[in-house]
Formats: sequence, C-alpha cells, structure tokens
Amino acid sequence: MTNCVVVPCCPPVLQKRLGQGDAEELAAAFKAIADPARLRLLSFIAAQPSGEACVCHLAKPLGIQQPTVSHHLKVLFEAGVLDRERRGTWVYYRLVPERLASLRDALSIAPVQAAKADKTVSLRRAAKGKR
Amino acid sequence: MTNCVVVPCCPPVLQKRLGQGDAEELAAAFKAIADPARLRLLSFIAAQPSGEACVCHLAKPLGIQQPTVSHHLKVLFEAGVLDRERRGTWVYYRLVPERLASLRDALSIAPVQAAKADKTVSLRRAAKGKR
DNA sequence: CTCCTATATCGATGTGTGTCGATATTGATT
DNA sequence: AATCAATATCGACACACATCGATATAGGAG
Repeated sequence: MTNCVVVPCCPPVLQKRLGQGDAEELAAAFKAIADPARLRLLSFIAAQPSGEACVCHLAKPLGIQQPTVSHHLKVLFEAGVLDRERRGTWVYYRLVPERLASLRDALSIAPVQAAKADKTVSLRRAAKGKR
Repeated sequence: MTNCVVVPCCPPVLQKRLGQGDAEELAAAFKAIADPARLRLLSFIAAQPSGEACVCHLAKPLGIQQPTVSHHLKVLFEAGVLDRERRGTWVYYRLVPERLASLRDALSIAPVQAAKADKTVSLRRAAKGKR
C-alpha cells in the first residue's frame, strides 16, 4: 500500500504571492513551532541517540508537567512535525524530517536549492545599501 | 536613519538541546512569522521587482486596514525580518535575507537525516480525533 | 502658517493559547 | 477480575494577540 506520507509539502512562500489559504496553512505550521516549550521538545527529541523519546523522558528535563508535555506533543504531531508510535505503555515520538525540511524551504528566498547543498552560495545579498 | 536591526543570528536549534533562553528567542522569531497576514506581507514585499514596498501598496491588495498593516510591519521589523526606510512621506519595507536565512537554518537537522532511513517510519494512523 | 497625505500609535474588543490539577484511558501484570 | 503505570483528555484560568476605528505624528506643497 502506498504509505500516506502526510506532509502537505508547504505552499510556496517567499517566491510568489501567498494566497489567503496558503498563508493560513503555513502560518499554522509555523505557529506549532513558535513556542519555547515545543522548540525545546523538538531539540530534545532530536538530540536522543535513538532519535526518539517518550513523554516520561521529556517532562522532567524540561521542567514542565506531564499534561503540558502531552499537549505540546499533540500540537506538534497534528502539525506533522512529530510522528508517534506506541510501544506497550510508552509512546515514542520522533521527528518527521521531510516536514521540517518543507518548513525550512518555505523560508527560502528566490534562488535557493533545497536538500543538502550546505554550501549554498546562491544567497545573494541584494538588499544592501541603496539610498 | 534606517538602523540596523541586530539580527542575533539564530541560536542552534535541532542540533543540540535548546536552553530556555535560546528557545524563547527562537520562538519569538518564529512567532513573528507565524501569522497569515504577516506571511502574505513578506511574500508580497518579496514579489516586488524592486524588492521593497510601502504601506500604501500593501493594505489594499491584502484586504486589511492600514493600522493593521502598520502593526504587522512593525512586528516583522522588530523581529529583524524587515528593514525600513523613510523616503518623504512614504516608508519602504524590504526583506532582511540574512535574518530569514538564519531562521531557515534553525530548522536544519544535524546529521542529514538520511541515516535514519533504514528504520522505516511507521506511519500509523494519525489523529483519530475523538471527543 | 495651513492643508493634505502617509504612516504610526492608542484603546477597545473578541479570540486564541499555554499551563496545570483533576480525571479518563490504555496497556501490562498479577 | 483488580491494580499500577504511562499517557491523554478535560476544565478553568490568566494572559497574549489580531483587528480596526479614532487619533496623533511627520513630511510635502501651497
């Protein structure tokens, strides 16, 4: 069966005029990330050697209560940024790299290639001094 | 007089555990972007051939009132995403590509996620949404 | 100076959201 | 069955925020 890779694959962004619908969709995704607790959750999960973490591993290090952790994980999950898997009593969360990459690319100005071009020099400095 | 917004060059993100301070700083930046109207403003400004736009060019196409436009532009400006310059009665806004790039890089996973490909992500049923 | 235009600020209002205690649900174990 | 542990949901609170009308500020023209 074809796997249902969610990832609505972010709408175009700075490369053309966003319509209201695309803007709302993108804003919702960024809104899921735009929270200190959720950013820390993401970074903590990403920092795990196994690439995954269960709730019980996250509440204490972050200094927030378990319901709050569950709430944030749910927000991130519904935003497609996290994937989850139940194993016995525990639920393990892991990143969805494709989704993060699509959000990442959403911030690209015109001539930027996606993927692994860590040496991307194509970012021209166009907006400098012109008075 | 267009002062140069500091642009602290985003803290590390998914590559190490975020501290509370870094997380708050990053979250504030993403929060500035996580709004439909502001995303549209960014895309509209980016779409200008000159790379800049004044308030009077943005209110009508976006269908929002002038005070609201000014408010959003201020938020983006204070987030370091927009730069502004006064010319006569008009104020022109333009993107700050370096700032956008740093936000973009903040979403990069560390070890180029290809390594995780072997363990196929078990895409289980997503939100069942039961109430 | 006065008038006009463009932009910013103020005030109010309705909506959204982060947090957490209490409680429910799920799974494992006995 | 009962009981415990891990997680999710519920309810409530306080706070933040997006929107816009009214008003203030700044600059240009006459």
